[in-house]
Amino acid sequence: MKKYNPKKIEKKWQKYWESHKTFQVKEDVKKEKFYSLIEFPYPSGEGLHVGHPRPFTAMDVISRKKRMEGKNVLFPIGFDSFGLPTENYAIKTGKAPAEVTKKNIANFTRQLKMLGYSFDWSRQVDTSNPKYYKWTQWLFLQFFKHDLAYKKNQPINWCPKDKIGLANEEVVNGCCERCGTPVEKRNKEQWMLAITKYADKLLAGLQNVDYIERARVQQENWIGKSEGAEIVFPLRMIPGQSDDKHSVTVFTTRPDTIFGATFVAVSAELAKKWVDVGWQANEDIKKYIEDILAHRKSSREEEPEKTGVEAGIVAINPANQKEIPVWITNYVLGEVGTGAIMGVPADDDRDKEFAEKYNLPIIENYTKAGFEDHGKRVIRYKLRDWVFSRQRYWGEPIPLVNCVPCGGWVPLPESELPLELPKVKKYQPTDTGESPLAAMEKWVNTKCPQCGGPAKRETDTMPNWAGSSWYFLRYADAHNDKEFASQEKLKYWMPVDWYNGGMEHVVLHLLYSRFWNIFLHDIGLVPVSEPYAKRTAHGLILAKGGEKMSKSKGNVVNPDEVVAQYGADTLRTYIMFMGPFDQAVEWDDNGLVGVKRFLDKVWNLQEKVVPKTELNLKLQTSLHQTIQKVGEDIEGMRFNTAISKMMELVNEMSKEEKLSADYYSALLKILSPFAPHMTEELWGNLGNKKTLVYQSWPEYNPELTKESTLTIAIQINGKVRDEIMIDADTAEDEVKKLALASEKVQKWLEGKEPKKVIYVKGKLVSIVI
RNA sequence: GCCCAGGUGACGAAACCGGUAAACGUACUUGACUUAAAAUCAAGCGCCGAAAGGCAUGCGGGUUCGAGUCCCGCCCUGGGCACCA
Repeated sequence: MKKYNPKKIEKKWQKYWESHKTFQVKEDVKKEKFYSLIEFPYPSGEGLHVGHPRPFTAMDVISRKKRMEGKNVLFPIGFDSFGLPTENYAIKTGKAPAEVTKKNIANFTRQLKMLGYSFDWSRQVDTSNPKYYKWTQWLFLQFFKHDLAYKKNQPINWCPKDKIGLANEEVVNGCCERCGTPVEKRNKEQWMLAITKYADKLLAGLQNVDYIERARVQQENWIGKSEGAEIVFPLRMIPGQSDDKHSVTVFTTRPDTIFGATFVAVSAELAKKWVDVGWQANEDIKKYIEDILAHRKSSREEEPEKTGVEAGIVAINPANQKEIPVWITNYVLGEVGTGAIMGVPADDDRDKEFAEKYNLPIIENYTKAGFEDHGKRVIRYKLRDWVFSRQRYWGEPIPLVNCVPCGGWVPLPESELPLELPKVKKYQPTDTGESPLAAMEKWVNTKCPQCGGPAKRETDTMPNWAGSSWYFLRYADAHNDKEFASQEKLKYWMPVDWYNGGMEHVVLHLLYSRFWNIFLHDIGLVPVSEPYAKRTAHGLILAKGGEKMSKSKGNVVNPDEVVAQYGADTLRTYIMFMGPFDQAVEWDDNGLVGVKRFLDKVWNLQEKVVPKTELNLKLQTSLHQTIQKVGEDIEGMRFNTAISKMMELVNEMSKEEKLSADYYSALLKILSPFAPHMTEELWGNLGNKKTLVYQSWPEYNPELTKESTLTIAIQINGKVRDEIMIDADTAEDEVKKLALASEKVQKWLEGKEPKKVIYVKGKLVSIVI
């Protein structure tokens, strides 16, 4: 027998699968489809690190099992290749991003093939390829034509380091999500996608899909629906003078507390508006307003102490006509709700803190009101429209031109798509906030496709979220140059049956791509409303010491090295064995050893294989238990326990002199999703001519998973004192009798009668003294 | 502050409905094989104790014949949201 040599075997089978097109799928209405999806990687210059294979291997295991269960499995791969790191690299080195991307994709492809993933490579997509982004542009124009894309001058989040505008979703604690630099507010014209118009659909759709709860909750929080009332408080701008012109509208989720309101608090932003339309505030108040507004812009890290000034305005509580003062405060925010609240110190901690500081009255006991009487019921969302333009080079050009005679923005006709990125000399973005494309006069100045007159191109590009917002649709029909994907193929493959990805993409990518899909469904271009039937998430693989792996810390484990030393099958199986799939785990080189030993044992077992052995009842039970557990555990993503059960089985098999070929075959089948190369080789060694990939998944017999002899523990007052062996079908009375007869039990009883004897079937006897 | 995970040997972890806590793997100890090492195989491996036995799943209570698992009150770690009215 040859020694297990992963290097040779793995290359051999990778070639076999490629030349036999083993994993290429075609639409086949006679077969039930299964669409499994991973988040396609960004092809960075560093290549794969050992964290990537966790989700990839998991979905590969699932895909391989589904194939063996007879499903027509689509398991595609592609590259999300637009993005800042490549552009920054281009700025540093002067190399064209398209060339760098090509090189990086080649390296990623090599590494992914090295790991033996069962991707259908024929459907590979690349978001920075004009053949792909032609359709990203085309889809953007659908938003534009349905008035869901609009340009707006507004303060945006500006990262001074990356020199780029950010979507709200990309700002974390007031800092750039990517580089951690505090963001500034800048006024800029930006393309926006009106995702807020889909807030209710995005929220409602979550009820019809099977998402891991953390993901669902995070999406719900982000959409942030709150139901409440808008209540109008009439104002007297000058106390004592009647005034029927002025009022302030407050938003509250607790309109029932209106009788407890002792003041009205307004934001500095709203107060500023009042000043702008002629409110005669004194200088101190004006200065206070300016101070708050200036301070808001700069720091956001800590919650400042609550401050306020009395405005000298009286508000009238519409519920009881009581006069209460109006305060201008820093703890009410202009962009939230109506920018004004009613202060109810008895029911709101923040109002209470404020009232105590400024000695405002607190009404402890008051009648809770009915809400219909005092306000208009409204529903608010935290969700804001999506800032969809970036002032950078390496992204999809926005296919619009500005034509003054035609009255503004004119879309390019489909025949002019793709609007390709021109080659530029300098990739450096500018401090003025314009993309490098703006400097290319030849490209910028063009003809209006509508009137033929001179017009200017949009020079901003799309955010890196654009391409990933619909890639799962393209996989259904990756090479179609007439449509983004044919209806027929979308109907066959959609929705994605199982999508696994990182928690970090749950608010951004998942929300955006659901938005695109729901919109496309609404206009009749996609057959299903929700793109993903099921969404799971993996935990991170951390470096030793619990830190994230990063190039700068020098703690990145490269899969190339692991594969060179142990082979891909060992790496795959170890990554699945490390710990619970949804939790973070620390990488440990030592752990690879145990898995390698396990695979060696499986390899060595082939020596013991004979066509048929006598029935070995114990081994039969173990085999059926293992088949059951591995199948169930894969479905539940409990890969670690699936593997440990197979280890137990293999340990048992290793103790036998001879091993029946059908037992060994069953083992190879259930192990094959984890260690596909080695099991293919062993399967061939058994004399089989066809690939293991499409062999049927073994079935277990529930009757045969039951043990014939059981060990029963005997507890006395809750403590285990003895155990007895019984036949599985022993009657309850008999078991109790046997238990009481035990020598140790007799000793503990000291001749007394037990108060109570409880038998838990197949587990234990509990005796109470 | 609110929401969601989680806390178990030296380490990664199991224990699915309340039923023998620590399966599986690593590390370690001893032995076999070997001139030797590696590899492999065998035995051991929570803590205290000579043993009988006692103590053990972050801490303190409770329910139960029986609690890692359920209930009450805390502490710690990770993630999300956050003056959101």
